Amino acid sequence: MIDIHALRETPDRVRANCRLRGCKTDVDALIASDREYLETIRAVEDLRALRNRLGKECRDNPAARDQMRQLKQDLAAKEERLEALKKAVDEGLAWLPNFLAEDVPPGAGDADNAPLRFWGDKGDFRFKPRTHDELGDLLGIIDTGRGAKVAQSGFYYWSGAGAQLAMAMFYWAQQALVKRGFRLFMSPCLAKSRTLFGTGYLPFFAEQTYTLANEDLALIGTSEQTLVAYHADETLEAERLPLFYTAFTPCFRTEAGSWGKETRGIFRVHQFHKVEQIVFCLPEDSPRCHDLCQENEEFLLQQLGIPYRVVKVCVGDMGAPGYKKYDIEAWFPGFGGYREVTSNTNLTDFQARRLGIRFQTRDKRRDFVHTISATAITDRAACAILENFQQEDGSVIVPEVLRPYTGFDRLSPPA
RNA sequence: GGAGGGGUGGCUGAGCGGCCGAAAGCGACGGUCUUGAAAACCGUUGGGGCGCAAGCCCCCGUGGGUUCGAAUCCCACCCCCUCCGCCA
Repeated sequence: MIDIHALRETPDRVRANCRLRGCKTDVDALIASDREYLETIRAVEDLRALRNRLGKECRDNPAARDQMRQLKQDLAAKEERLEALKKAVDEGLAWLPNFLAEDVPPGAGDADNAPLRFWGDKGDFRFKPRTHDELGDLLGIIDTGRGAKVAQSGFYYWSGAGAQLAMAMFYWAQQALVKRGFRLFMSPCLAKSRTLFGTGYLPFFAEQTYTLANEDLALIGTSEQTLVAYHADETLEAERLPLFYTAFTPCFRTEAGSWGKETRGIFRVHQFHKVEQIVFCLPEDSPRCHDLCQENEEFLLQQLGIPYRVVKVCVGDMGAPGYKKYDIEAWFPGFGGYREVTSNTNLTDFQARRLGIRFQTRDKRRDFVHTISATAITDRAACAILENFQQEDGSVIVPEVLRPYTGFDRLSPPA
C-alpha cells in the first residue's frame, strides 16, 4: 500500500505510476472519493465534538437530552456515508501498485529484463546434456507420475538420492544463512487472508492461492507471507534493525493461467520448497539490505558451482508490490538456456504499511519499516545441479559443499 | 470435542454507567545528587486520524445492542489460559 498522502499531494506521480505498471484502478475516481471522505470525516468529527459537549450537559439538563436524540440521527447518517467512503478508498488503495525505483528498466515481460552480470563457466559437454526431468527419470529420483496419482498433475516426489540431495541443499543453505546472521524459523504453512493481504499477495495474486473451504485460511505461497506478517501490528526498536529471518517451507501455487508454460519436469509446479530470506530494516537501509540478500543468493550458487546471470527485472515482469527486483537465472545446459531460480525484491514500505509494522528510534522518529523478500534456494537449484553436473552416463556429481549432508558424492542410474 | 476462567497502556494490575485515554506499581527516558555507578528524590512516558496551527476526533479483544452518556450493562463472534478427552 502506498501512503495516501502521496495520492493527495502528488496525484500526477500516482497516475503516471499506474499507467506505467498497468494498474486498472481509476485514480481520479479514487481521488474524488478520498476528497469526499476528508470532507465527511471533518463533518462527522464536528458533530461528535458537539455531541461530546452536549453530553456533559445532559446529566443535569434533561432538555439537552432531546437535542441529543436529534443529533444522534444526523450523526448516524453521516457516519454511514463515511464508512462507505472509507471502504471505497481502502479498496482503491489496496490495488495501487508500489512506486518504482528510478533504475527499473522498461519492458513488458521477462524478455526485457536487463542482464547485469554473469558468473561461472558453462562447461562444455562432449555429449548432449539431458534435461533435469530426463535425469530425474533416468536416476529414478523425480516421480511426477505418482505425484499426479496421489495428488494432482503438478505435484511430484523427490525420492531416494534425489530427496537426499534436495534436503542436503536446503539444510546447507539454511545453515549458511544462519552463519550470516539470519534467525531460523519454522513457520505455519497456512495463513489467514489478512496475512496474504498484508504481504501483497491479496488482492494481486488471488488466483494463485489455494484457499481452504469454510475457513479464513490459505496455503502459503511462500514463507515470506508468514515471516513478514510475524511482526504485524508491532513497533520495532530501530536500534535492533535490521532483522534477518529465514525459514524453510513448502510453497503452494495454483499456477492458474500458466497452462502449457514450462510443463516439462518440475520447474513450474503446485508445490515447491524454499529457503527464504526476509529483512526488516530502516527505510534508508533497504537498498543496502537488498544488495546483501543478493550477495547471499549469489554466494550460495557460487558455492554450488552453478553458472548464472543476474538480471534487473523490468516493470512488466515485476509484481505490483515490488519497488525493485533482481532475479538470478541459472544456466541449465540440458534446457539450453538461463532459467529463473531466485528473485529478490525490495518492497520498501508497501507491506509494512499494510501490516502496521513500524520502527521507532530513540529520538521518537516513527515510521514504517522496509521489507526485503528474497529467495535463498529452491528445488529449482537442485534441478540446476542435476543438469550442470551430469555425466555422459547420466550420473550426477554432488557439489562438494553438499557432500557432508548427502553422505555420497554421486547420484547414479540404477543398475 | 467437553467443562471452567480470562482478554485494560512496554509489563503487572485497579477501574461505582458520566469527573477514565484510564489509578497504582514496575520498566524506560530526562534531571538532581555522585569522581563514576547504584540508591534516593523530582519530572516525563500509548497509538492512530483530521487540521497551517490552536485544537478536535477515534482506540480498554472484534462487531452489534441498551442509554442523553458504556472500559463499565446485554448479545454474538474471535483469541488466550486451566482441567478432561483424543492425538503427531
